[in-house]
Amino acid sequence: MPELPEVELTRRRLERELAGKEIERVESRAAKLRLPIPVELATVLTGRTIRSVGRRGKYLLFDCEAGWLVVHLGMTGFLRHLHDPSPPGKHDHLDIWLTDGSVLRFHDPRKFGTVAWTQGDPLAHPLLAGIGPEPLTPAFDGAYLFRVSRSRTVAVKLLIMNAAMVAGVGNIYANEALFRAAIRPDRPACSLTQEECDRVVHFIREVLSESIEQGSTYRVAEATVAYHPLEFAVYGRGKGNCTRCNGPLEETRLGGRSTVFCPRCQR
DNA sequence: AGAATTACCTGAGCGC
DNA sequence: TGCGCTCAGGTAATTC
Repeated sequence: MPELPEVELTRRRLERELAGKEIERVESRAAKLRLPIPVELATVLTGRTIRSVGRRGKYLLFDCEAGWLVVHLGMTGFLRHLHDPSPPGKHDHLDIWLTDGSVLRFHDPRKFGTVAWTQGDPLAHPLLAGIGPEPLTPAFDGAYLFRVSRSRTVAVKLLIMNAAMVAGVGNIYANEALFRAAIRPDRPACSLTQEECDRVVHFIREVLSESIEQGSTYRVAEATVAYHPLEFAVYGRGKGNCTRCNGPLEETRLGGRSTVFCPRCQR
């Protein structure tokens, strides 16, 4: 399940491998993922050069001269750049062939991913227009979180997972950041003090940047970046004990999502 | 406006 | 072995 660090590592890898390459043809084998795959994709992409690969939240943005290819990996999606591609297998939904014979292949068993096409400013696309500040930029700070949380009774974990509040914080890192910040995930967002908002922001930034740094040096065969190089303190340890106080962790659900925290350390 | 809920999708894991 | 069930979860859409 790609979260922001995995998407950023994918961006860096693809930027390095694809920038300047020309698209020869496009083969789409699915009509839709979570949303329909644009029917005009082959027409608009053929003959175009990929100039750069950007990112907004968990969306990848491919500058293709005539417009932008927008890709979200969803839960199970990944993009591989293959120099000697085998025939497409099950769940290989999209192949973008380059003139050097390599292929950019989108694979997504659960079809939660998204492929879109837009001309003009990609940030104005409906999927991206309402997204909040990037968590690793100065625009996301404690003052901001304090301000936007004042009228919110929703659990703080759900607030920081809301892309309109801050981009790209998914379930895993929301759990981890709140553990490090020593804040209970079910606290009403409006109950947080300024100092607590400072802490939440600080640790969101810390877990994300740590994961990016560790992931950039953690590789497996064929230059594939493995997911989740970080060892998690709470995520996936619902039946275990706190790494800090050794007390039993508590597992609950918020917004239908698995939530793990230490009731002693997190207040 | 904000909160709560649901739909989308398929592989893995489990009990029987 | 295989059936049926539950779970995983990002985001848009829908309802209240």
